Amino acid sequence: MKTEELLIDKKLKLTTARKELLNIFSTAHKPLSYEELKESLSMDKATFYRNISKFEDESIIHCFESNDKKRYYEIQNKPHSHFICKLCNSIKCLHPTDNISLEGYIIEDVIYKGVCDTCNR
Amino acid sequence: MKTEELLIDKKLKLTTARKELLNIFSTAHKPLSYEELKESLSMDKATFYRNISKFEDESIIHCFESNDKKRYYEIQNKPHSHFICKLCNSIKCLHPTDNISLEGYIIEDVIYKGVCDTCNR
DNA sequence: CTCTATGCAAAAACTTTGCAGGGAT
DNA sequence: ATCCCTGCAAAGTTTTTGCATAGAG
Repeated sequence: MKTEELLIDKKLKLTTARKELLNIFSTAHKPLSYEELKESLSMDKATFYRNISKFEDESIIHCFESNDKKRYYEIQNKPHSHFICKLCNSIKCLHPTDNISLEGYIIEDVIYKGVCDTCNR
Repeated sequence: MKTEELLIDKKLKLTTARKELLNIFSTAHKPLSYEELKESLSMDKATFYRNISKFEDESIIHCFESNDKKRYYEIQNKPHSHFICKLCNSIKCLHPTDNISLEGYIIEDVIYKGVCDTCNR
C-alpha cells in the first residue's frame, strides 16, 4: 500500500510531516530510532512523537526498545520477527511472523533477545 | 540457586540492597517495574538502577519495555517467554524458551506482542 | 470555515553521575 | 586497610504538553 493510501485508509490528514515519516519508514528496511532520524527530519521532535503515537494507535508503526535503551520504530508492512544481540547491540530482521501462533492470542510482533550468529562464534 | 549464592557465584559483594533486590525478584513470579517496586524498596533509586545494571551485566536480571513504556525487570531463573497485550497492557508469562531455537543464535528471551487471549474474544 | 496538526518552549518522566561517607571482605 | 557500595543531590536523556499559529479538508 502506498504511504498516502495508508493515511487515507486510517482517516488521517495528509500532512507534510506524516508523508515524510511514512516515506522514511517504508523505504528503510530496518527499525530506526529517533536519534538516527532526527538530522534528516524536517519536523520538530514534538511532531515526530505525536505522529508516531498516532501511528502506533492505528497499528501503522510499532516500536520496541533495543539493547542500547533506545526505542526503535518500524512500519508494520510485512510482519517479521527481530533479534536483538546483547553483545553487539545489533537488531536483525528475521523470518515472517505469520507461521508463529499461540492458541487464543493474536501475535503481531516477536522479539528475540540473546547473542546473534555473528557474535556467537 | 539461593539469592546469596547467586551473588557469591558472580563475585559480587553481599550488600543489604542486593539481597533485598534479589529476594524481591526471586519471589515475584512476574516482571516488575521500578514504579511498582519503589514504595517497598529501602534503597535509593540510584542504588536500584546501579544494581540492576550490574545484574544485567551478569545476566542475573533481564529487562524489557512493555506497552506502558515502562521497563520491567525479571530474574533469569527459569527462562520463559512473555506476551505483552496492546489492549490491556498486561504482561503474561508463557512457556519456557528452551525449545525455541534459531540456527546460530543463542536465545535468552522471547517477547511476543499483540492481543492476549483475554482481550481476544 | 472549522478543526486538527505543527513549532517552539517549557515541563515531565525516567535514568545516570559526582562526591563524600559507610560497609564488606 | 582497601576498595566497592550507598545516599543524596544534581544533571542528563528522552518524551510529553501548552499554547498560538498554520494548514488540511
